[in-house]
Amino acid sequence: MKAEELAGILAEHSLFADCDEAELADLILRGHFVQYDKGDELIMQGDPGNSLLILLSGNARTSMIASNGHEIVLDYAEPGQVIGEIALLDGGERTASVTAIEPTTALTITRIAFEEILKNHKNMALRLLKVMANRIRTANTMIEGDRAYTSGPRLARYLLRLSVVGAEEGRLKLDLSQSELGNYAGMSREHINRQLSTWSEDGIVSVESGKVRILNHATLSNIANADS
Amino acid sequence: MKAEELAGILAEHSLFADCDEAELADLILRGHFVQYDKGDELIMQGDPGNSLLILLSGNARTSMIASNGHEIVLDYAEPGQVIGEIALLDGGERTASVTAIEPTTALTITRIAFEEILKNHKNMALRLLKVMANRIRTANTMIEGDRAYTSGPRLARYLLRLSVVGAEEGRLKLDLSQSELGNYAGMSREHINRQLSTWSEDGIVSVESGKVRILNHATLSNIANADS
DNA sequence: TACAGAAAGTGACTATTGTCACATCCAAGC
DNA sequence: GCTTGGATGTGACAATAGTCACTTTCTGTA
Repeated sequence: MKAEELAGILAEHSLFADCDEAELADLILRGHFVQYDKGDELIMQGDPGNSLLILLSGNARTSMIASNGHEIVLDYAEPGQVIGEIALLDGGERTASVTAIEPTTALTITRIAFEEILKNHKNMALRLLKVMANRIRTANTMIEGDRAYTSGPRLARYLLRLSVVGAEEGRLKLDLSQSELGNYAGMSREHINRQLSTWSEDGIVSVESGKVRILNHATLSNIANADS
Repeated sequence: MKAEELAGILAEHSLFADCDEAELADLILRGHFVQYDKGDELIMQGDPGNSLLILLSGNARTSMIASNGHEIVLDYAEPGQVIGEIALLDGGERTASVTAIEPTTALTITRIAFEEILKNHKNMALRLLKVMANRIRTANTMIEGDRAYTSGPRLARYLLRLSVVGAEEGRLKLDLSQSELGNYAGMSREHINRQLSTWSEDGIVSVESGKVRILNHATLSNIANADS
């Protein structure tokens, strides 16, 4: 792999976008290129966390199984995103699994390699701090949503989170099934279905051949911030 | 303030416990000592985040007001804890307020001072990364609790989180009122009250003069991991 | 000691969501 | 074209927790 390629991937969505050439080269040199099929686990809950991944292509779901068996989807990761830094940093177990939801490639960086990189490039630590600050904000937003909002506004928020900014025709980044959406937004598949049907009647979204599209972005945003 | 004092405070609960003397001295030199009365806000939601705090004494509540007015308590901070690093790092707004719940003192460090410290002491960045890893784990645990558990197990978890490890007679770190407990655990005051009454009858906790104590730690732990 | 205001206890009712049980639909492959 | 499994649509019902409206009990203070 070449530095420019990596730069291209990181440029779009990553807080590592401003890496200089030496940093990119070092990441490639010390990193390990890995491929995954759909359904493969990039990270397994409960494992010791001795490496970090940078997603290069494809898409992956971060989810955890609670001790009572419930599955909770924490996030979906796009190319450019860093994964698995938490356990690497604090030396603890992996608290969540990361599963490829399509064919996926990633750059794996071991703890030792990572420490070298941190040592050689001072800006890397700061960059990673920003990545993590971002993650905490996302997590807090999720808590806020779970605590303060009823199912409607909450689903609206998750749909908006999945929406592409300059989206042609309100298409979503990922075409999740209703059960997957349910796991993501923390509500039952049936409830998702009913909510989407209602919004579909009101012309706020469309649900065709299993794919949700946002027709009325503004109204959905209003719902996402509604009082109840 | 002397370096040894700061070292003493950090030693107990902080991931900054292993700072060497030069680091401590630098923190004190560049930091700014501030005192707060009960009820004062150390950090205000919506403000720009240009500083970071290290709590030295007292206790503070981190909480956010959702756009629909709901108050959500994210955490309680003990001496030694770092506060406000997120907005400092990513340059965004403060997403939560931090309010002193008793007379409190803290060391404020501005962005510029913080950057100096990071530059001079290489280990600081790594330490902060660990602090943040820890925060993400806590947040994920909170999400897990909200999503996967009903009110009983959830309250059990928060009580355990408030419990002191080598506690004499199951006393909690903070004697929160039932409404405050409600905000923390995400359930109504009335529901908290009923749940505590039930557990009190079963001898799992005691509720005397407004103070909750954990009588049967083992059973409460079981409840915290119950299937429903 | 009396009083005020906050915190806690409690019953009745409501509401939101999950669960269960099916019927249907659709897309892919034989 | 058929078949089959997964994804969807929907009605009926149950359950958990919130809300409301009080009463009662503390706690600190004048």
